[in-house]
Amino acid sequence: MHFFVKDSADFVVTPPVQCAECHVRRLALFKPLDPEEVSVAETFRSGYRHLKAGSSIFRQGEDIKEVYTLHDGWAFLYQNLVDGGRQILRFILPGDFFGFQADIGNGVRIHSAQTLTAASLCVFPSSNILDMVRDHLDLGIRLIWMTAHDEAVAYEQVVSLGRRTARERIAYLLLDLFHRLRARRQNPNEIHTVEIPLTQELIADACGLTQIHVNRTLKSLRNDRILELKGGRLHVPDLEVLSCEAKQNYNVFTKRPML
Amino acid sequence: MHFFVKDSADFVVTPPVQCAECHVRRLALFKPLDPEEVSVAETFRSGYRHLKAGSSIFRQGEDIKEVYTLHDGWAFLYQNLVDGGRQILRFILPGDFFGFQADIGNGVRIHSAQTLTAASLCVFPSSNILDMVRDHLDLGIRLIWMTAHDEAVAYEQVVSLGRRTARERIAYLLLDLFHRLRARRQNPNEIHTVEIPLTQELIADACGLTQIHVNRTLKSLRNDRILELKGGRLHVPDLEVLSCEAKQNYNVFTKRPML
DNA sequence: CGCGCCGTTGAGCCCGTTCAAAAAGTGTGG
DNA sequence: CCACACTTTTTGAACGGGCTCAACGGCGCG
Repeated sequence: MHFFVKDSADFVVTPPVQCAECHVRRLALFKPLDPEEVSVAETFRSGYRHLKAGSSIFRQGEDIKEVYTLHDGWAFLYQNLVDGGRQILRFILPGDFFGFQADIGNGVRIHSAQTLTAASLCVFPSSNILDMVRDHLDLGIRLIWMTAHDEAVAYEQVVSLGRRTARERIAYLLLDLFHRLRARRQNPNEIHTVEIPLTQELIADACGLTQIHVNRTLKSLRNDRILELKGGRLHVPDLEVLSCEAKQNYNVFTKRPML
Repeated sequence: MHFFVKDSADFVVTPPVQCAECHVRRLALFKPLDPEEVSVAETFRSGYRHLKAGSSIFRQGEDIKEVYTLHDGWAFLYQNLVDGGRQILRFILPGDFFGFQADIGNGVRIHSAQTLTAASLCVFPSSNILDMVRDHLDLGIRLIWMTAHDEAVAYEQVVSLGRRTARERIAYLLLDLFHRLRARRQNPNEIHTVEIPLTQELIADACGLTQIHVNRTLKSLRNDRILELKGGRLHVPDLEVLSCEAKQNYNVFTKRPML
């Protein structure tokens, strides 16, 4: 593996993909728009970018009035600490909408975002997002829905970091990514292996651990035949076993609490 | 202190307060509505409840199609774990809007909510919240804003639990509550003491620690003259010192990142 | 071949936990 | 007003999960 290049903001602009034939649209903010409304997305979109692995999308403190949909590749949201530490807040997969934050108008970023692999993304101006909501109510409601969903996901991570052991946190993170990746495939049920381009350091920064302890914990999970993470591939023999290991609170299929 | 009574769902319904003269409206979902639109809130509201300390508002797994504004008292959002543990997700203060979650229509709760002191709250049916958004676009936009804000707060807690020490977590939590409480007063600047009805166990469950270690950490913070928490009162001699101790990432006044 | 990034392993330490028990408040009833 | 029950706070002692520091091996790339 060797996913990163030097942190750089340069990018290439290419002729936009047509929204109507976009392969991630079924997951995105603009999901179930009728054909004529898809053009709304297209006219609203202000750009399309290819980024190298490890490029910065935006940084804490920058004033960038844009929101994004990831089209290809991986990215992540994070925050840097005064002591040099880093906390990863969310991994972003193709189709995910991100970069939307409370302070509309004042675009000063609270978080940073960076690509993890080579990636491409659709760019929308956030300044007139309220106009868009006004004109297309369905989009507004979907925006509410998505933000509330992200909040619930964030709270799940709070539970992880606050009350779960290293083993459980890592199991939970990988289980979550496994589900999200599998949902993007055609025949989700027979899949036991997915591509996950995470280094142990990234897992550590997401789980609030050190890279070394992530290493030892992964070894222990491997010895117990619960999961195997090697060369960018995650293999999960039995999902039930992993779910149990992760002590998850609600079933990700039924979206219902398990208590 | 002795805030809790047995967990019970019984409550008293009283004649509703008039929204127009509600003392927390400036903080709430219905904040800057012009007078005629305030009646919208009133007609939309389906109830007003007084709850004893320690009452359940809703529980994980229950199917309750309501959202709330806390009118008086304290409450908190939490999640129970399979092993009996508890993680507090958010403390709710007067004026705070809560109970809104991604799955509109399917109201099965992912989290639980409980009053911490005697409290009263306004109840709104969540089933037709989408109708409300449709008819009153400003409310919809404010709902988006609030949900995005809550997400940012949740992420801040992720950073706390993932990358901060016990001392920093507790300092951060109390600093946050201090600011939120102070903002509800008339002359916020001269205030150095606020009422905080938290037990050490509640702080522990919010910070991902044990009650015993919270006790020792509070003692150490007291010895260092950073804060004093006794008999339900939090005294902060110097806000700057506490902010520094909390290693906060963005200034809560300017709402800008500090890096 | 050498350099840089990533993964692996070992030894020792420390922050926070667990277990245990006593002290200090708080509310209730006699 | 005191006795009593119960909750909350405080303190001690010992354990352990995860961290720090340090070194080495593997792999891709220039």
